[in-house]
Amino acid sequence: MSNLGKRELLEQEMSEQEFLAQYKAVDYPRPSLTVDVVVFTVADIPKNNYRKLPEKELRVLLIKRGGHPFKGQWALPGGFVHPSETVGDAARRELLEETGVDGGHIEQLYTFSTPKRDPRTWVVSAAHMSLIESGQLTLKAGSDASEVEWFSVTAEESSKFIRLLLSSGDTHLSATIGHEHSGGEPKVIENNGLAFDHAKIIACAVRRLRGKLEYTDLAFSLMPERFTLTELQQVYEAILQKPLYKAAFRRKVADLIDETDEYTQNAGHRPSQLFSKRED
Amino acid sequence: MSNLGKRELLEQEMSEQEFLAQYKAVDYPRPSLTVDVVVFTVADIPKNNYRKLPEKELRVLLIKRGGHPFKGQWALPGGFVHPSETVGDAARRELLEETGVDGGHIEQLYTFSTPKRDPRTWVVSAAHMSLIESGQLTLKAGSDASEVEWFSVTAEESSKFIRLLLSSGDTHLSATIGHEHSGGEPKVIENNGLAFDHAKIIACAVRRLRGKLEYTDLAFSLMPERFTLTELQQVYEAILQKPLYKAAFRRKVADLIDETDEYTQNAGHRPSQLFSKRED
DNA sequence: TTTGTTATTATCGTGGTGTTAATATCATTA
DNA sequence: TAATGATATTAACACCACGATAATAACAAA
Repeated sequence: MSNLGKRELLEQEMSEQEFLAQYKAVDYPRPSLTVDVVVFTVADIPKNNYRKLPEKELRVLLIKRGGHPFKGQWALPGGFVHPSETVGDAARRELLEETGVDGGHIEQLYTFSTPKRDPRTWVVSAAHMSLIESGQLTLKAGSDASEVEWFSVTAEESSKFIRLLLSSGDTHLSATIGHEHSGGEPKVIENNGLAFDHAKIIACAVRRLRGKLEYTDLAFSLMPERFTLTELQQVYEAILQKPLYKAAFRRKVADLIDETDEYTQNAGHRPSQLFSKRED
Repeated sequence: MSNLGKRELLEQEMSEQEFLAQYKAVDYPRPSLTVDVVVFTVADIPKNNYRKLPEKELRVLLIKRGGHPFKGQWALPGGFVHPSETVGDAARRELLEETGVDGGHIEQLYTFSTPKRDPRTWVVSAAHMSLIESGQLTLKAGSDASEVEWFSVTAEESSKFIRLLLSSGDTHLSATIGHEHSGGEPKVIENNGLAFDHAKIIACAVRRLRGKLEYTDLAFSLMPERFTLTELQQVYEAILQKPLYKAAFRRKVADLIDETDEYTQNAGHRPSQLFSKRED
């Protein structure tokens, strides 16, 4: 940095054009660059119902790894970034390729770069968060249908643990990833048995989602075109993991929504008015 | 992805140990990975004073580029990431190497990856933000003292422009970077003449700083050990670019600070009580 | 002692929020 | 037809945070 080599001396008299023409790839070591995508949705819990209405829960999409390393363990969808795309582009592409999930909100989260986070080689990953509405996803499974699964998330703040509940199809199994057992409370183990540092990434995403929920309109990425205020409130409650007061909640979201002249049908009780996200 | 090659078939029967032993570097193209650091401080404006007290302004640290590309233009401090460190480590190291600035708060901002952002080759940069107190910095200039400079920032929200005012030493020149002219209002040109996409990065940093100022204790990274409430308020006003009400401000920061039994001296008016950041 | 200047705190109105409770509207059933 | 069960919607009220202004305190200098 202090000694000027022959090349640096030459640079002094070159124009930028000339410099770029003679420039060769840098001699610094380069990492592999990947993206990992934390896909969230909020879906109804298939209740073991007495007649209670279905509440909702926050879910994250995972893929079972077919190859080494971490073979057979669950991991976030993701893959290598191409030179012709941004990391955001790569996140969208990988998501579509690996899970069939298209569109929806997607945003960059944080870049994970701990040296040994991938046992193979130097891999840096730009983590992303994606939100999609649970109604319009059909997991058309790029490789194998049984390899892609939704998991219920209940993450405690400021914890390196995430509690993941296997939520497969209609049955709602209670299990810790990689350590399934018969019913009861799930035993939480380090990383939940997730591949790489993906448990840490999910925790980061949950924190971000909770934070932005309160001062953005992020929640509407999880809603259909038309929705009731109760449904909207249930989405907030599922993410924040706490009950909210009806009246206060309605006041708070009042200027984010527009009312329609449609109502729910055949409910056995007073029908709910349908609302839509306010565009402005 | 669908065709299983010989190598993939072999993987099926290998243990993870065996796999890692035979693993060779991936065949995907790899980007160069850099960090760029937006260093903020808040310092007194050397007023052309009638007897007005010095107000404060937000400043960012820039380095004049000695080599191609963007030779002679101003740029953020930064450099290549090593395989043995995280991007955060690299940000701290480069900051110390290039500007002599040590310590202070530092956090990751956003990763910029637009394919042609560097004219040489594929370079992805993890942008960071750093906050330091203006009192304890001595820019001991890694290379050349005149190459490192503080610039006053006044960034309008949601604009791709940043207005930078050259704030050099005692004199407060009014100029747009790369397009200096004699006094008056600075003419704002695209990117302010900054290298690469660094204007965009600075805008991103200012947005983040303003946002987190209101719900974190980030401001104290810009304060000395002991400070008056007026000084603290001036820091907030300089960053948010708007006046705040005294009483309301004091109520808001009341539970972030501890009072001391010290006061300012020889002021010609009622002395101010000194406060410190509350640790808990 | 008066004046100029800044620090600190009191006060008051307003608006948002937590909380409870009343009212509305449907399907179902006696 | 009227009562019941269930959920939706909104009214009402207390309380607290905040915007905004004004009063008081403490120092140096004239």
